[in-house]
Amino acid sequence: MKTAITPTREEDFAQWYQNVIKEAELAENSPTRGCMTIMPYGYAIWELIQEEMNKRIKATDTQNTYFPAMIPMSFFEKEAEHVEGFAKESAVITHYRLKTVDGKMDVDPEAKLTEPYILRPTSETMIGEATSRWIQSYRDLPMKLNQWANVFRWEMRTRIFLRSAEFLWQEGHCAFATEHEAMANVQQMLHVYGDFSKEILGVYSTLGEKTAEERFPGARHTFTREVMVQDGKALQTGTSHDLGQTFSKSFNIKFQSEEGKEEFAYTTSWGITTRMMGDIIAGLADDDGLVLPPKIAPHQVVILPFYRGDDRKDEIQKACLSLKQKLADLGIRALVDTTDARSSDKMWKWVKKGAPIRVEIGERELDAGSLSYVRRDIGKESKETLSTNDFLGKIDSVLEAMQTDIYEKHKAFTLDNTRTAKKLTDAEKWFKEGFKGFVLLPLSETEGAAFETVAEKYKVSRRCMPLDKPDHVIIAKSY
RNA sequence: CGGGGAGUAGCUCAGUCUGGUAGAGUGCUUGGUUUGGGACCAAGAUGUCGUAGGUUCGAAUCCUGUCUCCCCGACCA
Repeated sequence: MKTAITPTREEDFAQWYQNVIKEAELAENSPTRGCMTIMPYGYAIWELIQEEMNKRIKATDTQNTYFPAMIPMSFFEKEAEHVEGFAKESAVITHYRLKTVDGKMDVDPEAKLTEPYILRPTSETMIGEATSRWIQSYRDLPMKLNQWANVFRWEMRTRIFLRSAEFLWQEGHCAFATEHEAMANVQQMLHVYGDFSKEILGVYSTLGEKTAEERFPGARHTFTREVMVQDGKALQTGTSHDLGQTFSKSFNIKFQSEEGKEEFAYTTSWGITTRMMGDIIAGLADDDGLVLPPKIAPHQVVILPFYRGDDRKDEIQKACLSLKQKLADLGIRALVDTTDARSSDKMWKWVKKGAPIRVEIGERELDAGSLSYVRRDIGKESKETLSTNDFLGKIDSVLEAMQTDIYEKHKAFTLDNTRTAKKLTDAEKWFKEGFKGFVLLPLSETEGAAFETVAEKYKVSRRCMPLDKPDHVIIAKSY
């Protein structure tokens, strides 16, 4: 069978992944090393993610802010573990002027900054400095801030959406009076991510805690949302950190308690990134391209007018536009593709772009007052012809069903490719046999040199200790 | 950042070994026939051969530097 994307997932997953992105016009590599240009269709998906996530963040009484992208280098020096974590991938701004020499641009050596700036890899330091001034009393707590921003990490090896030198994210930074409240916030936000994944992204994820070696630099506990993509590798998209008093001590985030005592606050940070686009692509797309869950589809219903010649073109287009309006009245994002292309070309275009529902209206439907529609996740077998009114009556439930079916399918895939091992030797045997997926291994089996040898040999690492199985560790390859 | 591969028309790529002045398929434009899971015919447009330098009468081709991408590692959301 011919697929819209070549090679297929089976043939070459990495190449398939890139072609899906290209064919769906989500993003492209930019001339700037390691950075991507997010194209209109890709950004529209990100905006839907943002919109819904922003709502959920605000529902936790967190306020949005904006801090500078450039961080004074000295800020990083204040937290030893943190610097070490990011030092190797920092982009540094050292000059503030260019000059032209022999027709060529170069930095002006005269214009060297006395203190260089780091392009933020994350904003704990910047926000820590500010909140140390903003927080005086226990009455100022909790202070729950968030920002939507770009961050920079000079990655050695980049992959579009999965790892790029610049990416977009949301970073929440909160301060609390007690350890208990901070921990509750960390847990709450992790579940905000988990629920979002299930309800909006249509992606099954495992929530868990990172082992010590995988923790965020400076954190006491790091919680994560791990997603299995279709080559069996793990994608970490969404983290929530308990920073304890690490940053409050480095940045002097102090408050006076009810008893009049001066105390250090407990801080947290949590974030999701444009890597979530990778969840959708690598996790849900198929050999015909993107498959979008309705809730993050820029166009939930794409209406294609089919006509022979120009005879009834206007009539058919009118019917399409009227349907679009009726869908809009129901709160459904619909698009009529009136572009002057062959119907089959338009059809494949929207298959590759993952539009959830494709509606076709041609002469047959026009005369019958009906329409035909196809679900992207099922394909042409799902094609159904029914009256426009019947369609309008059931479209909500069709989209709802599709949203959950996509999630259930991904969940089944993840569980089918997850095994539980009693002993490290079982895991080793499976990896040796070429097993691709998650192995749940008892925590005790991951301690010691034998584990490191296996991890090294099969390029697997500790992903997390699942919340519902805290005495086990998920072992897998990861991006 | 180490090892490997690649950069030639919008896209996929041939041409490079053996130097002689730019090709195919597809897409695009125009006209016509078509049209419900990837149509066909005809005509047409398209290139600083990634980039900078060097060798040469002459460079896509040889040499050097450099940038970017892909794959496998090490590092990471």
